[in-house]
Amino acid sequence: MITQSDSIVGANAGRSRGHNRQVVLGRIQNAVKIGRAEIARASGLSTQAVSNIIADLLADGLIVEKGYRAASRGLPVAQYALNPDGGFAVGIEIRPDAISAALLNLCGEPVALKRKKMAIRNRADVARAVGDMKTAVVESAGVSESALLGVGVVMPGPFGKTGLRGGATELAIWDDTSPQSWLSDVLELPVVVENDANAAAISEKVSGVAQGLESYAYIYFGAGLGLGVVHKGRLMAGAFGNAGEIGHLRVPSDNGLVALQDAVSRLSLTRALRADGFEATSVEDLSQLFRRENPSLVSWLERAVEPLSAAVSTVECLFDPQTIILGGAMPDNILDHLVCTTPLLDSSVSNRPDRSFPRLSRGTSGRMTATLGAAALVVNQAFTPKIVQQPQEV
Amino acid sequence: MITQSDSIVGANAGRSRGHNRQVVLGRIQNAVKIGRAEIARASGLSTQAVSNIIADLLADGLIVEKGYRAASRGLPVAQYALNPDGGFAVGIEIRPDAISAALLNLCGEPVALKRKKMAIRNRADVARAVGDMKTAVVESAGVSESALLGVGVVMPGPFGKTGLRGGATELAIWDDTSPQSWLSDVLELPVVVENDANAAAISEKVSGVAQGLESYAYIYFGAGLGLGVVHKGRLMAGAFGNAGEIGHLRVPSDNGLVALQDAVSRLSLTRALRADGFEATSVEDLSQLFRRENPSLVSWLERAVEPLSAAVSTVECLFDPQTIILGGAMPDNILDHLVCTTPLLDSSVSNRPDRSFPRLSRGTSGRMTATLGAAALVVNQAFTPKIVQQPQEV
DNA sequence: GGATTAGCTCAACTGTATTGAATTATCAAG
DNA sequence: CTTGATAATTCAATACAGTTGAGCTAATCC
Repeated sequence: MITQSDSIVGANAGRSRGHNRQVVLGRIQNAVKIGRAEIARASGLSTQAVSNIIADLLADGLIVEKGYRAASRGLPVAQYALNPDGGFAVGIEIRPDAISAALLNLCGEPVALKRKKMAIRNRADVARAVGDMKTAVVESAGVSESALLGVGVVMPGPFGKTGLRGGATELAIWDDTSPQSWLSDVLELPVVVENDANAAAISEKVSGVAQGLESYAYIYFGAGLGLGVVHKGRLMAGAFGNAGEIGHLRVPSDNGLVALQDAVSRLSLTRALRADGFEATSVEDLSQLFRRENPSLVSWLERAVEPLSAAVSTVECLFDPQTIILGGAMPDNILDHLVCTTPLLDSSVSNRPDRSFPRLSRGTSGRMTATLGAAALVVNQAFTPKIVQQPQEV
Repeated sequence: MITQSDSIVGANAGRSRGHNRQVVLGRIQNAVKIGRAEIARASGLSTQAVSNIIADLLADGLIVEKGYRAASRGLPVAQYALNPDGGFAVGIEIRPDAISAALLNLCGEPVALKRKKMAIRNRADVARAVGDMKTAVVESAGVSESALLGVGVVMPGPFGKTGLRGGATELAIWDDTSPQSWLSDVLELPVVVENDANAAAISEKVSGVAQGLESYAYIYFGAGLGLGVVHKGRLMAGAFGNAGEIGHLRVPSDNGLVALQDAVSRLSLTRALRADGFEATSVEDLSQLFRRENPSLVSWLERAVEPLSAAVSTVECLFDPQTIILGGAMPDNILDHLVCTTPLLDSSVSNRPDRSFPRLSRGTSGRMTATLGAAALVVNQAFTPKIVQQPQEV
C-alpha cells in the first residue's frame, strides 16, 4: 500500500513521549475504563509518568474522567475512558464509479456517512472528490476541523504495476509520487492509504469482533476477494503493499483449479445469479434472495464452500491466526451461512483444543465496511505505539 | 515459538538508549563500514547522540574503527565496522535423534560446529544436551563465556497442541512453562526459541541472500516443509507461533489434492527413492544422485515442481515478498534446479516489471542450515531495534 | 478505631538526547 | 602555496521526560 517503508528511527525525549501517549491511550481504549496505576503496571511505566500523560490527554480532551471505583482496599481508583468527541477520523473510499465517506469518533462509532455516484478517472478527480467528501461529512456532523485526527483513504488494490489485471491500477494515479503524500498535501492532514481488505480488518479491531485480538485475518468480499492480516496488532501489507491478494489464489473447484475470486466473491455471485435470470444490485437484494432460498443463490453457496474452505485452511496454515473474519459487501445472513457451513480441516494448526475464539467468525458487513475501515485506520493509529518489546538486549 | 507475546511497553531513558544502540548497530551492520554523521542522518538522531553511543559500543568491543575516508570535502569521516569477535551467539538445533550446535561471531560467520547423535525424549535430556553442546562449541572456539550474546534454540514445529500429527510435540516438553524461559534459567543466558524455517530465514538476513531485504519468505526443506516469513525486518510467527506450516498446505498433484510436504520435502524424496530401490541418507548422497541424473530423482523433481509452483504462488499472493528463498536440508544443485524449473505464474502480484530481486532464489543449504539459523536469531536480535516509525502522531 | 493497603501527588533527581558554538582536517580555487 | 569553503566531530550547556522516594488520602480488614 505504498507506505513509505516504515523506517526505524532513533528514540529521543519527544518521540518517547509520543509513543508513551499512544501506549496509554491504547490501554484506555482496550480496557474501556481504567485507572492510572493499572496502566502503569501494564505498560512498564511509573505511575508518575502515567499521571503526567493522563493530565496531558485530559487537557487535549482525548479522555475523560469516568467515576471512581473502590476496588478491594486502598484509595479508590480514578478511572478514565476515551472521550468519544475527543477526536474524529475521516474515512474515504474511492471506487471507479463512486466515492463514499464516513466520520468516526474516537471510540470508533460512526457519526456521519455519505455516498455519491461519480466517475473518477484521474488524479484531479480524486483530489476534488476527496476534498469535497471530507468537507461534506465533517460539516454534516458539525465537527470542527481542528478535531480531525486524519484521513484514511481506501482504494482497491493491487497497488502499482503487478502481473494482475484490473483493480485501481487503472485509475492511473500511481505514477510518480505516492497518493499518501500528495493527498496529505492537498488535505493538510495526516493521510493513510490502504486497500479495502486491510481497512476492513482494522475496522474490526477498533470496533468489532477483533477488539482485543492481536493476530487475525479478514477475508473481505469486495468486487473480488481480499485478505487483510493483522499480526501482533499491526497490518501486514507485504513488501510492496500488495499482500493479501487472496482472490488470485488458485483453488480446486468442480472445474479444476480456478482463481478463488472466480468462485467466491460478490462478482462471481452476481454473475451466477444473472446466468439464471436473477438480478441483485444491492446487499439487501442478496439478503432477500437468501431468505427466499433462491435456488441459484443456494447452488452458488454450495459451490462456494469448498473453495472457501481451501482458502481458509491456507490462511490458517500460513498465518496461524486467532480467528478468521468473513465480511464485506455481502449480507449478514449469507456471511453467517458461510461461517457455519464452510468445512474446517481437522489437520490444521488452528485446530487446537484450547481455542478461545472460533476459527471462523463474521465481521462487519455491508456497503460501507471499507469506508468505515478507512476511518478506523486513522483511529487505530492513535492507539498503536511504536515500540515493540524484544525478549532481551545486547 | 512460544514467544511471550511481544508486549508493548512504555519508553524511558534507559530503554531509549537500548533501542538507539540497536539502531546504530543495525546501521553499521547494514553498511559494513560507516561514519557517525551518516548514521545520524539515517536514524534521525543527532550526531552527538550517535557519537556517545559509538563510544559505548567501542568500549564494549562490539565495533572497531575501520580507517578514515576522505569523502568530497570536509573532515574525513572516521568509519566503524562490526567487531567480529565482539560477541558470539550459540545456536542449537534439537531433533528427536540428534543435536547440533554452532557458534557464530557478531558478523554472522560460523566459528565452531558440532553434531551428535543422541535420543532426546524429555526435558531433562534437552537441558543436559543443550548445556553440553553449548559448552562444547564455546570451548572448541576458545571463546569466553562473557562474550556470549545468547543462545538460539531450534526445534521443529508445530508448537503446542494443534490438529497436526507429529513434530516436536512428541518431545512432550511443552507442558507447563515455555521452553524459552526454563532454558534461559538453565543456561543463565538470553534464549530464543524458534522453529527451523524461521531460523533459516533469519540466517539469510544476517549473512546470506536476504541481507538488506525487508520482507521475504523462506521455504525450508527439513523433514517436512516449513515457511519462514520476515516482514519489515521481523519474523512473522503467527498468534500461536505456528505460522508457516506450509507443508500442510493442500496442493494439486497427479493424484488429487495432497499435503504439499507429501510431494515436496526431503522425506517425500527419500521415500520415492527408496521405492525405486535407491538409498540416500545424506545431502551429499542426494547431490550425487542428482549429478548422475538418477531417474528416480529426476522423476520426483518432475512431480515436485507443480506442487511447489502452487505453493510459491500462494506465498506470493498472500505475502507479496521481495523474494522467496529455497533452502534447507537439500543439496545446492537440487535447490538450484528447483529455482530454475519451478514455473512462476504470470498473473501474480509478484510479477512486477520493476523487480530488483528474482522471484525465487536459493539460500543456505545443507544439514546445518537450521543450526546456523538458531545462532543467527541471536545475532539478529542485536541489530533489530524496537521502534517502528509510524506515519504520524495524534 | 487502629492497622493495613493501594492510588495518587509532590519535589528532587537522573539519564539521554539536543542545541549551538568551537575545532579540526580535507578539498578547491586563486 | 595560501585562503576559503565544507563537513565531521567534539564540547559545554540545556531541555525533556521518566524515576524515585516521601508523604498524603481514602478505602477495607480486623
